[in-house]
Amino acid sequence: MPELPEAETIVRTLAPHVEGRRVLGLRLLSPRAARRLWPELSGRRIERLRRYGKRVVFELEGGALVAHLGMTGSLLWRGASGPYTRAVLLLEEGWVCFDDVRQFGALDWCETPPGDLGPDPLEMSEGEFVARLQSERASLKRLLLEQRFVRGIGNIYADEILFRARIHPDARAAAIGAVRARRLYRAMVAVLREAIECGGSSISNYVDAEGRRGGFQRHHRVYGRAGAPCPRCGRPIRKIRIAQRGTHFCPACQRR
DNA sequence: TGGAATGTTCGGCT
DNA sequence: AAGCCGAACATTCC
Repeated sequence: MPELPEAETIVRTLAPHVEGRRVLGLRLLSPRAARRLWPELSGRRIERLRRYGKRVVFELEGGALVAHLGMTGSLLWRGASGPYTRAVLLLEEGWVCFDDVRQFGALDWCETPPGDLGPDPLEMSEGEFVARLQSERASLKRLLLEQRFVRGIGNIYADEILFRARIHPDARAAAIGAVRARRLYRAMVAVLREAIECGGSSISNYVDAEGRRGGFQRHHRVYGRAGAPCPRCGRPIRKIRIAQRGTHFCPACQRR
């Protein structure tokens, strides 16, 4: 569910409600929802809400509350408490529900903002991206999913990016050459920007902080379209498995 | 009913 | 010794 465009959309829709407000406390409704012991949050001001890769970061006075949304996590402004509400962040005015059906997500507390992942794909230059690719021998699909290589891309957008770049998902990173490496960079930026414009992709659970679904699933060219005609050449989209993830591509447009 | 699902992590193997 | 694979986590849906 939440890859970079979804996390970005959550931040944009939640930030106006929470930035500048003070925290009253955190109610944990599921023990799995918290990754460690917490300091007292009460009275701390939310200075800024931002995205770090796929994660949503509440920058508080004295530390950061990091939301890992896993596969099905959402952050809902003034959300109604339901069976999948795992935690509630209470503010002076209003609250944020952390809902997560599968419980692969969690909240984390960091004294210093997180900085352990690779560069953000929308902040990285084309030159930096091409240079980083050259030292990697893994497949491009695996590499795009690797958060220490670039932060924020998941299974949907990896497939959509590779289709747009017309590169086979199993191609080896270091072997694709400068022309295709630049095409891959431009496809990555274009797909992510368009997905943000559309408010992300809603496959099943994803909604923004106001509970609204995204629209980019209507623009998916390969993801979830196995057997359907390729929008570029009309031949059927194929689904294979790379790095233990379903991988959708057009065998005609994305040759080895 | 089995398998797959937007993700991450860990142990074991090569 | 890095890098890859499979399993595990929890739940729903087809």
